[in-house]
Amino acid sequence: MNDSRRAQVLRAIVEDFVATNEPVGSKAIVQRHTLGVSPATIRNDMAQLEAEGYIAQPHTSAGRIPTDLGYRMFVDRIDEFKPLSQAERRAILQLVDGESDLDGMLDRTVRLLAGLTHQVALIQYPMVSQAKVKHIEVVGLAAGRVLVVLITDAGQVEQKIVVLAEAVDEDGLARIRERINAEYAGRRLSRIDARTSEQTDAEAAAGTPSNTEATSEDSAAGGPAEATITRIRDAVTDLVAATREERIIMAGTANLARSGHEFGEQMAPILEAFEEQVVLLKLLTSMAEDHAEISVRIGRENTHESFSSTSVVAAEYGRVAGSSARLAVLGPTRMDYPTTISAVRAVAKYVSSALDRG
Amino acid sequence: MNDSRRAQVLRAIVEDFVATNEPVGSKAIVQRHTLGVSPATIRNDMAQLEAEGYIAQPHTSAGRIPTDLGYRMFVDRIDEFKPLSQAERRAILQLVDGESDLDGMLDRTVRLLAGLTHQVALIQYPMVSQAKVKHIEVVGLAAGRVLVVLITDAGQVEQKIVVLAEAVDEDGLARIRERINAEYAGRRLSRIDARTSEQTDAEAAAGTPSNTEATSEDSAAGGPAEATITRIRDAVTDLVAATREERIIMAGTANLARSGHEFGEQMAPILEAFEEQVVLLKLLTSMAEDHAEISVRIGRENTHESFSSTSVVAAEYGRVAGSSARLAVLGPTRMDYPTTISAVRAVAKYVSSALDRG
DNA sequence: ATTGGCACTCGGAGTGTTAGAGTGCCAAAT
DNA sequence: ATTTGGCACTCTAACACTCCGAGTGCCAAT
Repeated sequence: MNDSRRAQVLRAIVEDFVATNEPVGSKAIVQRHTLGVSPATIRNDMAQLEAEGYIAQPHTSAGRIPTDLGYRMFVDRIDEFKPLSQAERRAILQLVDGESDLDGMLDRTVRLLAGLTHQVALIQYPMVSQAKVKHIEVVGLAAGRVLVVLITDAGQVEQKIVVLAEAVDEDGLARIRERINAEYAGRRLSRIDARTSEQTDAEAAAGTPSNTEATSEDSAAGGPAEATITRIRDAVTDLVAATREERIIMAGTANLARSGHEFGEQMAPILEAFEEQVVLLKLLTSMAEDHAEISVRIGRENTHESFSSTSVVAAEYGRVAGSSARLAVLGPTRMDYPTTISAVRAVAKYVSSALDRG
Repeated sequence: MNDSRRAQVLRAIVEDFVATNEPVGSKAIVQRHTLGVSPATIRNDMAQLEAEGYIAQPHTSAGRIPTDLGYRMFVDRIDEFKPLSQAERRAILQLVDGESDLDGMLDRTVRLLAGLTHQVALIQYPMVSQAKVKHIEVVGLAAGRVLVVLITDAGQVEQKIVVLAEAVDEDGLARIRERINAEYAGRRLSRIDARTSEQTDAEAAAGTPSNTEATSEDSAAGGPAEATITRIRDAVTDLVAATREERIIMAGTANLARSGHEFGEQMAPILEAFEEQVVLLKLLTSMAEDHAEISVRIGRENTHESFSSTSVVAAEYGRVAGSSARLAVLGPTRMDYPTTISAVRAVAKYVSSALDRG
């Protein structure tokens, strides 16, 4: 039996089904694809493809549609990715040119990707674990409430309100600021973890002489009490953690509804999953483990039940390896993989270079 | 003719239709609602209600369904709001107890509201137009790139990356920081607008003698060039604008899909509108003009075409009047108004008091 | 003003029929 | 050994038709 022709048949089925959304029969294949054989031959091939689990028929007298496995085979054998159109390239370049505020940039990227693919696009905040603490600002708000702002040399900013036991005046704040910055500025984020503050707690509890002796007087004189410093250290720790906490922006949910008849009833769980960032993060993280330039999850390959009839195409972006920031496109299993993949790849590439520059 | 009975009939139709999602006929009404009259009488009333535009029939031989106008009448005449269940009250109180980080609080609130109503919930960031500039931090990143961070006394933080024409060292940054803070600190956000920087631009273009003479030397000596200051002033202006820019958080989109058969094909435009914050902001803003505790927009009362078969229930929340922050629930026209309204009202009330405390 | 009665309308559900798309298999052809 | 034409078979989707019942509107009677 002709092995390569069977592959061609599978490809034809996938392509036609993606294009028409209708089961494709033997006759249709010979017509639309210049394959030099008769329908009967195709039928034989199809019978075998079906036996192997690559295709299935909805009813006895209908054409075949690809199974998840069929799509998988198709994707793995894609040889040439559909190149982007001129207009699409221009759109991407324009994106890169825009003013490079990180948030804004990611926002535009994800919208662009959704637009290019007509699917739902996700983008994960780039992780900058190499970043160092640039500056910590401590600002008094109402009495007893201060705002702690962490600024990294990668331009991330995280803030948090801390409620103190004592009121601290401007001088006190200045002293705190100085002390905290002396302690943290220049340190790698990755080297600041929960232990820091616990240690401090321990020290305080043990009554480390050097500082605690002055505590109450400091407080009375407007200087910071040790408890206050501890609170703020805790806050910094939290902020560092928040820096690591990964966030996802998405766009194009409406596209899901447009091609949403594929899903029928199943749309609600998908939207639910979208609201749980955790689910999406897990998804992206698990895909990161593929260590491929582009990784694709098809239908039930997604462990999460809600995504059992969707596919996800993800790529890594950002500077070096190890930074696990990813962007992805999610759509119905019946999606145009070549186009989607090349769009994801292109956007990832351009965004990476834009980030490198910035 | 009995006027009050007609109102009862309308109410019955709305209630039954909301409950069953099927057109309701005269017979069904007399059965389900203990009204002391015969179906024929109801029919007469219904004929008149239809003539007045409150109800309509999908087909000749079907029952009646309420029109937008019918719902409107119903809503306007709601006398007693369905009180919340004990469990619901508890959920709300628990919400208020949680750690009071503003972002987290809003997030929890909007989720809660979506859960209570089984609809889509929106919440607008509270506007603090009275806020003053507390501090402006200028941090150097890579050469020629600085991060400008605006901190208000209400605890808002906005940041922006600015690309400068010159490299500025730490001393220069300190000087800039001092100068910018001297200029802006303590000022009301509302008193800082685009004119500030335009003026400066104009001055610079006209070559105001006092400063421009020193420009190049400053730069050479590590001091800030006037152009640099101007750039940073612009950034501050932008940040202030960003402060005013209102944001919306939403939750419960999945609920839309659940009861989504009401919409059929129309779901995509709704989701699209959701992605455009502007649309939602306009919606809330226009509803703010009702100056009612609770305002309701039914079907085509929403000017935006995409929302022509949805209703929105909105309430103001936050401290005093004038602060136009709102929260809202959006769902199909055929929604349980009494329940929704009382949920919105209750959540608004509790959130307000929580904000007052914090 | 209300009511029972009655004729009328019409949508939806059920049934039967048909056309056609598609299949599987077999025997002949290459 | 593979390919092919032919043929019988199986379903589904579409259409036509019928029929029931829910619901209405109107009218005459109360």
